[in-house]
Amino acid sequence: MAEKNSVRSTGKNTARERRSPCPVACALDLFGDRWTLVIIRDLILGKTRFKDFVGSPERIPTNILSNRLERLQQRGIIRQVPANEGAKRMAYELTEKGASLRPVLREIRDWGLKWEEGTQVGMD
Amino acid sequence: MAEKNSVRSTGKNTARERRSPCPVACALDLFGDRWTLVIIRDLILGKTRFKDFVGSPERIPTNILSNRLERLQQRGIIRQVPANEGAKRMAYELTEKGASLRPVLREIRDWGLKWEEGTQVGMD
DNA sequence: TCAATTTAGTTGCAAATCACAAGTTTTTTT
DNA sequence: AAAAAAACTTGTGATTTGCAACTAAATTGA
Repeated sequence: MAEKNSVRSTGKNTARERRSPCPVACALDLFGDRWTLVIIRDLILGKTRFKDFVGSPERIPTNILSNRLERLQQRGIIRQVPANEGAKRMAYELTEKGASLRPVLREIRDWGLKWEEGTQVGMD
Repeated sequence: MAEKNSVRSTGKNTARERRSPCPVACALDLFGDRWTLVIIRDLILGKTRFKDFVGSPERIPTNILSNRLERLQQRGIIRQVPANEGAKRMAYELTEKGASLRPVLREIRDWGLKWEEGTQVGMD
């Protein structure tokens, strides 16, 4: 098993196990990696299912996706709900805490659009 | 040598070697890790020297710091200038491109302050 | 119905990165 | 000139990443 008992726990993130009390450092302990905010982006764009995230143009590896979805759930950023009424498959959706990352994503998107040549929104 | 010839190049980031044309994914290829935005935060707070970054409460490892400073320089986020007039030691400062990450940092900070209990600004 | 397909993962493994400690070199201070 | 500080580099083990293959459950459709 590749992802268990890591020093960077996937769980609660209490004040005692943080690098510092800085809100930036603390936020980065949650989403400071190459994939987490890509998933949040997809959720904001309305994607809800495992296959949707896998289908995004960045081609996230499925083990990474599983790992991140679990962490995001444990940290209260997303929750699972039945995909269709009565179905057993689950969909993921943002909690209020997760949805409030929207301004962060907007600023990152705007920065990328302005400074990184050839980037563009949509079309996936 | 630990940091050379990586698949995730420290260099130019052309459209051809990107994961996707998404501005978010592209931005994360630059600062999607646990440390880069901590350094940017320090620069915004007025820190300029290697020792300043090392002295921050998160205790960044010096090899990581070297690696990130080099990447940020190559990507045009920071530049080096003489620390004092006529001195040989260099200080780091944000370029315009780097300074325009300020809104990103502000949103991350605000999100952390609102949602991550026990976080606080300043006092480092 | 029930075989085929889709979905949602898990597992194994090699390569890359991270983090810690220690050592080195250059610059500045005294 | 000697000592201290600053800015890195190197070595090493632990962790994480990314790829490919595999599995099991749910859904579809003939």
